[in-house]
Amino acid sequence: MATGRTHRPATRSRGIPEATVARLPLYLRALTALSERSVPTVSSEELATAAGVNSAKLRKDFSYLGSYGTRGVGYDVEYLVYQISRELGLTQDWPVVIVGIGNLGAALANYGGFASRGFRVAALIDADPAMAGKPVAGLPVRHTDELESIISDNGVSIGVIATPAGAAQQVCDRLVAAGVTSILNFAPTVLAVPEGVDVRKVDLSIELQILAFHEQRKAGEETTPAPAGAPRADLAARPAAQPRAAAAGTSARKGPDGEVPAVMPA
Amino acid sequence: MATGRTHRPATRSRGIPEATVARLPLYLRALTALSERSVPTVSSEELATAAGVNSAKLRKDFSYLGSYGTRGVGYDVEYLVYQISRELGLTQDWPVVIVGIGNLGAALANYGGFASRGFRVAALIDADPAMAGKPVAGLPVRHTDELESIISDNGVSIGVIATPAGAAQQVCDRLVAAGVTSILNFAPTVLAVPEGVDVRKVDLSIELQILAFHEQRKAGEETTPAPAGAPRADLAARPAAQPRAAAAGTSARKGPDGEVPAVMPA
DNA sequence: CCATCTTTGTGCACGCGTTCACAAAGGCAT
DNA sequence: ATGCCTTTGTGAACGCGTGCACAAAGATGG
Repeated sequence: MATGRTHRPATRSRGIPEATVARLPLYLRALTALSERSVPTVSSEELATAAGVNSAKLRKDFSYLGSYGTRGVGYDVEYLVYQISRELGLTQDWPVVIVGIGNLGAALANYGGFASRGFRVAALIDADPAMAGKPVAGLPVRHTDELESIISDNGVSIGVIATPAGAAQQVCDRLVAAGVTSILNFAPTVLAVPEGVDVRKVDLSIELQILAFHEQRKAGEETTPAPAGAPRADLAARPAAQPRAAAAGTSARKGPDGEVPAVMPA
Repeated sequence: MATGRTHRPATRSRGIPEATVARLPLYLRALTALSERSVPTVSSEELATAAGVNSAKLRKDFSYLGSYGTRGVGYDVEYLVYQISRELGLTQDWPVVIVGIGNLGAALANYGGFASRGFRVAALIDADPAMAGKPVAGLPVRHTDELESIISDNGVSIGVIATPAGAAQQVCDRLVAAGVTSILNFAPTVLAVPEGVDVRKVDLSIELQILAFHEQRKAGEETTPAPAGAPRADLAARPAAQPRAAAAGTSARKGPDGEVPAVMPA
């Protein structure tokens, strides 16, 4: 998972569970693909496979939206595309601004997945004066000074932050002050925002770290004949005082806990 | 959430809950920042604030790793950095390959957050022969033909897919066949992988769609219940199926451009 | 050594999300 | 119509994750 909501305890918007909302775009993508192949109807089983989820979950998700299927037949693809799009708010146009036009910001600006889903890049903003006016993805980069006017002039309510971590909070504050109420944050920082502002974050390195955890575990399993179930065996082996924390550098020695085998994939 | 695991029902690795694992990188980031400021110890309350979570949750998360704190004092920053790094498998070096060197792939290659966390970009791979040899982020782009040899030569077990959606599954298959067992997928597709291979996905447009949902809801709450709608022509048309979808269109919404005319499915 | 104060570690309860399993609903053939 | 077959929609059970609240543990000062 590259993201998660910050604050706000899952308000259960209109009775639609947060987990379901997060899957709707997935269904929409699968349905769009079917639509392009002119498939008229689809069963929950087929669609679930295409979306990579379980069919019971899919049916329950759809049941929160209404009874849009036909028993014995399935779901009408076009109709469902429309209903989900409407529910997600994609039947209207959302102008967004991208702040921080470095490598990532430029990639986002060029990303085709936005425009095709009702998101329109209203402006690209960067703090570097040297960037100002330079065309990226067909749009001239604007300077940060213009941030407030761009937002109010275009009625932007969604902002994307792709700046370095150090600048993110400041940019966030200005976006919020100018009227933005939803923020997609790519900077590796926790953003503080007032009540009523939604923040979602995408941290590329966090995803890799989670993969590394599982990868390490996989490697450890095949090289260690140790029994699988050894819950909390390491509790007693912990040193009482804080030892000198060995530098977590490249030395892949095992930790102070003698029990845990050092996992070294050959 | 920008991501989620594909298949595999949360194996509860070594008794550490998946949700906890997903937060460890967050703690690590906050701790690293403290470490750089030479802060010796930190309380669960302080660290929780810095990481953007609740302190009880943080303490419970740490309790899965062991008793690494000192009551009445808090946690030793350096020690905790080491313990979490070790748990995540970051005390060793993970060579990764990035496949698909378009805008996003190049951005990823330049992203500093990888190298600083034990991830080393072993190679950049692209299918376009014109890209071959061109330096990106200091590395020459290699052609897809070399994929298998690069992976086995470098012992790569983690692959990043940043190709167009159409090529993703094929690339994935080749990565897996060559020995990769963890994949970070940026392509907007569901990848099918054999048992034992982990896939995490990051979909930029999905995040925006989730934000749009909440944004629409926020807008609908503050304005009068006018069934506002959608200036998107491509979705306005609705197939004449299911005539009894009674539950449709009770939501009110207001676009960022102000009130918008109602477009109800006829 | 003892009292006090701080902060951890966790037992417990609650709520959300997932999954199972099946009755109800509709299509279709006869 | 009637009966069979397919697939939806959902009630109910279960498990995971979260947050509360507090006892235990250790530091600190007298």
